[in-house]
Amino acid sequence: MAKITTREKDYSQWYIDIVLNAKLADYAPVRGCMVIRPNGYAIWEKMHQALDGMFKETGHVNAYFPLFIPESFMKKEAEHVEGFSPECAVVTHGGGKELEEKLYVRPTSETIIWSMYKKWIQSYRDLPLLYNQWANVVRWEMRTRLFLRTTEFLWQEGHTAHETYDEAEVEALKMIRVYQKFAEEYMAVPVIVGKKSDSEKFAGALHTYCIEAMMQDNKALQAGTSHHLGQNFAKAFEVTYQDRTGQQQFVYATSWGVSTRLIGALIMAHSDDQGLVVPPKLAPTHVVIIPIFKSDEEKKAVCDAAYQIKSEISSQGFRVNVDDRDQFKPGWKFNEYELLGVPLRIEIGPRDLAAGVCTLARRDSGEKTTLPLTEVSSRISGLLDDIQSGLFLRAKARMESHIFNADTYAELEDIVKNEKGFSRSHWCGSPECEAKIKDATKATIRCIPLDEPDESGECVVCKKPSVKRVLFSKAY
RNA sequence: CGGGGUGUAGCGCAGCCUGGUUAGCGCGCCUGCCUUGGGAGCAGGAGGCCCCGAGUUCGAAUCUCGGCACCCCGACCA
Repeated sequence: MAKITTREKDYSQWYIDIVLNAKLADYAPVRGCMVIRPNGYAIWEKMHQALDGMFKETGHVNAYFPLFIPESFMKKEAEHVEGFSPECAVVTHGGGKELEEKLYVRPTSETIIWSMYKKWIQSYRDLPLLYNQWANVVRWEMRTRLFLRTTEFLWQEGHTAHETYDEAEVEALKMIRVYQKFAEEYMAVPVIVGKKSDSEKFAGALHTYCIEAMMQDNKALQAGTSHHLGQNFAKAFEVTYQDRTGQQQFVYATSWGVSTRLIGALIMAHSDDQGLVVPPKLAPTHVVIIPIFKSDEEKKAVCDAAYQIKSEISSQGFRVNVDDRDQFKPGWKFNEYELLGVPLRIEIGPRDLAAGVCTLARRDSGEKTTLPLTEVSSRISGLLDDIQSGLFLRAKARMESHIFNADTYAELEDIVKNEKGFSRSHWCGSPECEAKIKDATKATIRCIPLDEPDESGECVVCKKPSVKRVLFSKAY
């Protein structure tokens, strides 16, 4: 079993060590691509399941659109094509022949979806259209990192069509709040909800909302986005509807997505130098039970007790695994399951059995306690809740203590250049001032927070008036 | 695309400078014994186009030239 590089020594290597050693993913034969292994995919399945439920609750339905997009579609929306063409994979041959029209492997599906919406939307009675799809997409990035940025990744993309600007706006905001809820309640990752500056928004959107999380190296990670696309795609694909007064109108659109990048966020938010830490709500296994024994008689007695506990806990809906393999010693298993991030571990050996107790260890704190066997099953639910909320509160406290109000350029520079955290600073709104900071410090405006009050001040760069503080940070 | 690094057993590496037995070591794997409360021990065993291609040489993992791949760090991006 390999040792994990400590965060202090090399944060980037620590992350890679966690991903590889916890068997979440592995490098694939193709540059920039990865294989998501069962341990990693199980987390994605949990995310998928929870998010899908939340989408259904908000009235969305799933559909599936093709992987291949005709080149002409990509070129219909000017900003969109400009934003994406450099990172697109293009198919030029099929069936042994050169294609008449090249096919783009989808980097996102707005164009192909809106080409279909044109067929399906005629009247205001057809609206709103609230579709989502779970799919893979390809973006030919120059530099890749497991989960955080790979050439191909899995995501979901919602694509909705509405009668009015206001309706689309409500939808875009609603979905960013769904993402916030998912990040905070399921991933236990606190986020800042905000709006992107023009230079950071999606190619083809009127504006973009996002959730930004802080990683343990104090850099920002965009964990989800929701775009108000206005009538841009409706105009490009001539999607009109007859409104309630009989007039033809262009449809308003939104799109929103989260990807397997969330797994990267999860890892970097909670894990430690022992390995992965997974919040109970997304943990593929909630509890692992390690029987400890020498003789066959001991093995039988201890395993009987272990399986008894397992059945009590599983019947409450928790996922439990008994590891009774005898080729590994208990100490080895302790380390193994800590590496894998299982939230709770129960150790039970002959001494415990004699005393009618077992030992229970928490992954989040490392704390070990002794519990009567009769009480174990009734304690699990509460403990898992405690771990879930504890992880969130710990991450939230950490984030809040690393956001600083910087009122001068020098302060901002110190914070972002030295990666001390986020700098909450006044900005006049001009792209020039934004670019100056980026050029000098590599930090960008992560977002203009939605939930923070207006406050008058002066731009840290040009001293012109500002109405609100925005967040600056280096980002993944 | 720049900078750096690596390619030898499943994984991690040594050997290369100074060419020459049967290419080694640790971990893992298989068999057996012994062990099991924080990564045990002993014995035996399996496993190699030494990244690819040319060259130099009696002889190349090792020297020369050319290629390829991957990783890390920077510029583009979710």
